[in-house]
Amino acid sequence: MQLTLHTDYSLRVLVYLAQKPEGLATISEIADFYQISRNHLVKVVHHLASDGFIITTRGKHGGMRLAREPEAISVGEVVRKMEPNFDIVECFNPENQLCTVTPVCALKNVLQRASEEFLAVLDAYTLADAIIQNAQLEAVFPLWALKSG
Amino acid sequence: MQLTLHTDYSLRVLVYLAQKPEGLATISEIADFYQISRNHLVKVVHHLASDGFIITTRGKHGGMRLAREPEAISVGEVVRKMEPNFDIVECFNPENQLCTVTPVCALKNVLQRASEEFLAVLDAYTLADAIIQNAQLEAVFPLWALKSG
DNA sequence: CAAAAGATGTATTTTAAATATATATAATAT
DNA sequence: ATATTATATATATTTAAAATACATCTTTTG
Repeated sequence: MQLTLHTDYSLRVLVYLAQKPEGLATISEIADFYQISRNHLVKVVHHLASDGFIITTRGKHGGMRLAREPEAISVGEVVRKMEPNFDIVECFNPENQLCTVTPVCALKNVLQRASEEFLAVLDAYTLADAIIQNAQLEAVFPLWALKSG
Repeated sequence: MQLTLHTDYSLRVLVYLAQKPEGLATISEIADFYQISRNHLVKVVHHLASDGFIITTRGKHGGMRLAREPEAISVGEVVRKMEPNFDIVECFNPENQLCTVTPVCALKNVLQRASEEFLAVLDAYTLADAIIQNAQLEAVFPLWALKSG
């Protein structure tokens, strides 16, 4: 059981933006920082923008910034919007009803409840919660600590 | 987010066995019933047997049966043992530590807790709970209802 | 206008999962 | 004994989704 890299990258972008003092960053900058595919990040950023998590601006001195305060973006909302589906098993997908016992199977309800619990935990945390104290951050983001210190 | 078909099929096999009066079934019989790949089922059955969920016997009048009572097999245990991994995001896999912020990222803990909650829900249900009352089952398994009625 | 940045569509590659094939081994009925 | 029915096991192939790459367009600002 896993989330897609797309969702993973989405969270990384938001975490990066959430604790960067200026709040503005470019795709290339983030791709360099995490050492991940710039091309893939382009799609992720577009998706994040179209779902209202970030605001992008083109042109010189462009880039992206959070559309809301980190305290107002829950991890659950991000995961719900970025994951392609939550079809835990085949019978969850209405277009793919191939299992013979679906009508009387109680497993579906159990799995449904389990995935709701999964998301409920994520709903309880915001981007702000996902960021650790500045002291510890210095080790990873030395330049920013300098700027803000 | 989804489980593999392998896990899905595992649950179906166990549900089938749990509510079949004699308790014995062959791979071909189950593949026919669910209209799924017999070859794939062979692997699933082997996996279920090696993890102690079912007991298989070769030869004439062979087949498989549950190794324990349906009440003693939790859905959570099956999912834990059949899913290849629970690496919700890349940084969960110790062999694949590519994310730069891993050491100070609180997201990992949040996602970890969420997946624990997911499994906790499944732990609370057994195969016996996954089976609905005989009256409703008749519609799906008419022959068995006849046999047992 | 030129440079820097994102927007967007399409194509290719990669990977994990699913499926197929082949052969071996075991059990039992006759 | 041997033929039949069943699972065991390893390997190969196929498929589909996801990830990645590429190319071109649009916007912004110095």
